[in-house]
Amino acid sequence: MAHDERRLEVLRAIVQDYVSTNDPVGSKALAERHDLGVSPATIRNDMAVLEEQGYITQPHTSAGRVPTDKGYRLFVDRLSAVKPLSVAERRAIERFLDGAVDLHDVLSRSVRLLAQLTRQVAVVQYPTLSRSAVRHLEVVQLAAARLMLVLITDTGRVEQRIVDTPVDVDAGAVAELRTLLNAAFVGVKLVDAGQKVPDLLETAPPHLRGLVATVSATLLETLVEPSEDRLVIGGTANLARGNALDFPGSVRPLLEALEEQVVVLRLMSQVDASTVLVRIGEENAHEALTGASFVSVGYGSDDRALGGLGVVGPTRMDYPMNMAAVRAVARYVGHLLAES
Amino acid sequence: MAHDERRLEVLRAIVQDYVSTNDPVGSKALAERHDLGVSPATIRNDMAVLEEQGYITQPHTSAGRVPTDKGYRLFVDRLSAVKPLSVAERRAIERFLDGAVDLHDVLSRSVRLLAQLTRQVAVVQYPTLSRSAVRHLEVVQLAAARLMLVLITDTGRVEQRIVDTPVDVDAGAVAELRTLLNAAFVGVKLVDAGQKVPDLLETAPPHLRGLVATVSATLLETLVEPSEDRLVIGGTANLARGNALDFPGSVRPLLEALEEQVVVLRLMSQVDASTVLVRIGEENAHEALTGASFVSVGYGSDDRALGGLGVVGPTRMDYPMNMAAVRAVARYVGHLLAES
DNA sequence: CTTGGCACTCTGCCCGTGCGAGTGCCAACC
DNA sequence: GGTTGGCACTCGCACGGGCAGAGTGCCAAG
Repeated sequence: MAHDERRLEVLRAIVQDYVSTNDPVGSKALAERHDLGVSPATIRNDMAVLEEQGYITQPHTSAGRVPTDKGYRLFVDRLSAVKPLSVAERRAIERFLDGAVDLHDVLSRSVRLLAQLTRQVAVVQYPTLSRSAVRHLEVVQLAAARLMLVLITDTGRVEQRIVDTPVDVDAGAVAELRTLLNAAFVGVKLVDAGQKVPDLLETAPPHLRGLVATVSATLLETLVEPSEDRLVIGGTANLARGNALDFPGSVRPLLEALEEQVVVLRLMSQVDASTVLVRIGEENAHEALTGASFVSVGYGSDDRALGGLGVVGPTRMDYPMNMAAVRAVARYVGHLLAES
Repeated sequence: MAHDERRLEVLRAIVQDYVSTNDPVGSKALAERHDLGVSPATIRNDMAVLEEQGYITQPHTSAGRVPTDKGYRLFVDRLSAVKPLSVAERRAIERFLDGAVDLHDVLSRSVRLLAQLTRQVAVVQYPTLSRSAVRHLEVVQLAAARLMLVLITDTGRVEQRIVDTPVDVDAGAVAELRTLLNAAFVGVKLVDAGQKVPDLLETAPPHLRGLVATVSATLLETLVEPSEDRLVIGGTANLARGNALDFPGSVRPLLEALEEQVVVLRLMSQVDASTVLVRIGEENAHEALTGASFVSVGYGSDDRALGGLGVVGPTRMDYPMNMAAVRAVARYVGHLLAES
């Protein structure tokens, strides 16, 4: 059993060396840089076993070994300790995020911060609408038969929609409508908003029923369906760094996938606020993300993740560092959003 | 004088060939592909003159010629006709942008569209706040002494700020405040909002003066200063295409500059809605944009540009096409924003 | 002023070679 | 049985010479 343990130690050493040097690592170099207490020859034997088990591979016959996705997976799951951030880093987070003036500001600062901290591409999701609650609904009349509906959520998101009404509306009706809508929806989570509509229709004075129905329909249709989630992306410049080796073909498909947003949003949908989710290379089950790893976590209070944030980089990344950074930023963002 | 004309024709041919093939173009190829009516030898003579005048250059002895920034400039100013978009392209624009549901949707669709149309990086600026007018101001009470101020502009921008008040406020006061603010500011351009404040303070009932002063201060401070202009960027994947030749070093500094936004915003500040602005290579006077050209135009009605949009790409780009695309999209965005 | 001819200059590419890194295997050792 | 040093072997890669092609500048003739 002692062998097994040392073999894992060898794997850890390989991952660490490869991440920091970007060169396939050989048995001799390993023996020199880590005191594993055994000779290169022994390490070679261990490496042969690790390779057979699929944790490492060699790019070509006489080169050092490189971790496989499976190897990174084992490393992340069992071999890496969460590396706490330095005081300076924590302070940088605070300095960077304090003074944010609204939601968009918080998120765009976060994404910049995360990109800078990790030197990877950073991704931050807007608070999911469906999990947010209504703070206020505003109705603004644009024309006789055209209203603008403004939804303000407790997470600070503001969404607006134009509603064309079947008949002209007068100012009094607008005011009434506003009161009705707020009475019905304030404090209600958007995901539950649909259930309130029948009630609302019933209590509405008859002359407003039609209007309320039209407006509610727009509200539900466009705001409750989860499609409209948004992303802020930053640090793409980091892809143009050591890339040649990191991403086999080019960074193009990756950039395209990021801009597409859908792919990332799907990954994001799986996060919760308590554990950092790491998806490595092929695990992402998306062609463009092969060769890339995605480290993410939810932000918000523990009981409900408002949204997710994370970083995307080459599988050859410093997982403990990225996990720590992602978690720290998520915590801070969660606090900021909770108190505003 | 006939010589001069033909020389310009040669320059145009060089630009066109170089843009489409990405290879330095030689005299023989030129003679074959364009019927200039003269032999390669004559073209060589013209080329020698063009080179002496600084319009073209050769990467190394015995390679073809490549246009310089100055050469592109001449091409753009005098040698290129605006290439009208095809019907299919116009239709694509409509199809792509119709159905946009709010401002952000319009802009993010535009940026995607522009990136796709031009195969360059696209940049769209949010309507400048200072040039927008107030459509509605909303006051939402978050806590006894904390208000949220929501500004909705006639361009569809929605901005929010938290205001901490010196004393507790009751619901009645909030309603009064809302009425007062709207009466004072609706229809007023933000840039002129400052002038309305004295009036407002005077007409406000005494018990609200303090509140109004605090709120107005925040409004002016955070919303009127032009710093808070925002950009939407898309199509960065296009930088990772033929890049190796297009951008000498790497695309990294360019990506960084784009993310920084400041550089682009400064360039954007110079656009108006009537003419397409083209800045070529060194003209951008910014290190990261050396080797890049920036094609931009303002959108909005002719008399006031609400913001700008454009594309960034290698100096070796199809200027007529990009100029046409940028202008067409700007027109359409202008219409969309005007009617909502 | 234009044109064909010609010598010249470079770059890019192919290819063979040598070097170094790293491995796998084996026999000896603890 | 696991560990170790020795050793032959395999590749990839960097280096350098040689060759072909593209393009030029110049010149003399039309």
